[in-house]
Amino acid sequence: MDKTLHHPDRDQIELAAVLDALSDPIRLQIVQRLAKAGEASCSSFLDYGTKTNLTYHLKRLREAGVTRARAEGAFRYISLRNEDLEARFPGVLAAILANIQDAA
Amino acid sequence: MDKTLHHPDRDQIELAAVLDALSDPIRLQIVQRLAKAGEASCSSFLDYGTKTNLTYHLKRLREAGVTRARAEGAFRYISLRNEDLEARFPGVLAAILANIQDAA
DNA sequence: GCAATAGTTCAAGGATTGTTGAACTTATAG
DNA sequence: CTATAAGTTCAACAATCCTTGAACTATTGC
Repeated sequence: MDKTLHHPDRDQIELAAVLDALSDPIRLQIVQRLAKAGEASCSSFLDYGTKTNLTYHLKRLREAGVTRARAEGAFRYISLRNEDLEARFPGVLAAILANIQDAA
Repeated sequence: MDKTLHHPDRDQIELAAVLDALSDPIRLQIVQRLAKAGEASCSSFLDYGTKTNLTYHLKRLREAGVTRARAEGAFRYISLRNEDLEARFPGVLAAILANIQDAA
């Protein structure tokens, strides 16, 4: 496994990419849960899809700069890049988070 | 031509669809210009793409509930559904508009 | 060591996206 | 009526997206 997964720098995060990452219902649910839980392992999202599918969606979120992945042993802990996003695109994530409807 | 183009009702507008509509650089530029100009004809966006291509992007914006199209003679005037979006997803459009960088 | 768990990579497939040119409809101008 | 301009529809195409199962790597526990 790559020791350092690819995360874009704060100032390389692009608005269109962030919105694209958040344009999928599954990824919106993931982000909503992260907003509540703060940090969560990949497998805690298994109710949203298969393992492979989650790897895919979590990768899209990460590469868009929406989330960060931290490796700890066999686990990956995912969290929102809240401060980075707020610094780069003030208000955007907060407004979206406030409007994700629960479940689907 | 259809007298009434399809526009979703305010409460049928979905967050994921709005974000998807705004996840394309061309459509972001269109929306930015609409925010400044208030109302504009299709052809006023010709510097962003071909006629056919604009029909495509404007349709995506309209069907997502982001814009409204009003026919007047041979023209179509496009505008943002500002109040509808603010009522449905408070703060979202405003935050995004405030963060679209000019040009590309 | 061996087995189990966490997660990724690969390859495949169908669905959607973005783009274009040609042909079309509708409306205005002369 | 004829010509022109505003937009749309259609058909095609390459590219990307989402989903899956099988095979893989890496870590933990016994």
